Amino acid sequence: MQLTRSVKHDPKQRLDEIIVKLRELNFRITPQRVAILRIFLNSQDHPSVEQVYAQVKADFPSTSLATVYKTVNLLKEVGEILEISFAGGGNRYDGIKPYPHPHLICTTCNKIMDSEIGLVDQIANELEQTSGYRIVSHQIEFFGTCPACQKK
Amino acid sequence: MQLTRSVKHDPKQRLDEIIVKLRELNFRITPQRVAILRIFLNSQDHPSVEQVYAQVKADFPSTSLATVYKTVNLLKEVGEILEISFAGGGNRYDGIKPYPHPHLICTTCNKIMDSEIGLVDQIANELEQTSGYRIVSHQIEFFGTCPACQKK
DNA sequence: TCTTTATAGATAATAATTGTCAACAATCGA
DNA sequence: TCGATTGTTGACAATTATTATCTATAAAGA
Ligand SMILES: [Mn+2]
Ligand SMILES: [Mn+2]
Ligand SMILES: [Zn+2]
Ligand SMILES: [Zn+2]
Repeated sequence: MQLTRSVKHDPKQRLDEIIVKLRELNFRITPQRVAILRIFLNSQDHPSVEQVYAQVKADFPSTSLATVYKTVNLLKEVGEILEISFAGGGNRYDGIKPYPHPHLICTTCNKIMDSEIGLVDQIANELEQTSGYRIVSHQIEFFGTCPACQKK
Repeated sequence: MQLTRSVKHDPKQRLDEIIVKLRELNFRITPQRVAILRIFLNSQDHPSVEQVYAQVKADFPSTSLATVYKTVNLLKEVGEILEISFAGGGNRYDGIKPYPHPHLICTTCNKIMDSEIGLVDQIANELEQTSGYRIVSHQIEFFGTCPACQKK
């Protein structure tokens, strides 16, 4: 069960690839979709829908929040962004590493960091053996205080 | 960073202990609270607020949903139930093991199983070293199909 | 360019949860 | 045990995040 895969992140190349993919799936390439996709591909900080909405409106003032939600769902369904959901506030998204991976979340400033843990696939394998579940995904989050917030 | 602790689960004893604790914190011991607490202490299946509501109404028909939510929040705050939240539907709760621990979630029947992974504390320690975060909690969920649902 | 039809934007609807407040009842002290 | 105090309940309004609906529009292919 290989849940993760390594992807060298090149926003421009991925934008092109995803556009081709969407076209193949008979989705239309609208300026709104491209703008939202660009924002995801260039955000290191796991933005929320509201944050994407604010950004896209800067370039494209007529965009509606519903369109952002619809595009987010579309990109989720085609596997090009990862949804991170947890208690307290809305979901966050990762457009750079769209496959399941662990996160470190600062409960003070809400910053979300990627964290590499090599053991995840082994753990998933073990769990499959011992539990009989067929594991297809995971969500692993560690909560705490980031270095910056500790200095206060 | 010892996030987990082992607790031998004895519903009756824990009920008494929690009641003493709540009284010490100047919370009143109402029949509704005791009823809700009993349900949590005797549920192996990580019930939702709605499920607890349905159960408590069987014995106590006048109970309101708001009271269930308030009691859930109270028990969360005093650390006697664990909240499990993920995309798709409401939160689920564990009143038997109220400390962070990994779960296996069936995306077909929504069953949630506890899963023991010894490595969690080591991973948390490693992450603290490499990231500088001070980790205080975690949420680890594996999604897949349970054995029963695979047979269909 | 023309036609088809998926999509955008406006807005209503929904789901989950939280806030408000008056009547009530758990607790404690006399 | 009684009575005063004040935290809690239950009804319901409000909020937050998200999804559904619908019509004008515009992307894509002929
Ligand atoms: Mn990430
Ligand atoms: Mn559990
Ligand atoms: Zn922080
Ligand atoms: Zn199942």
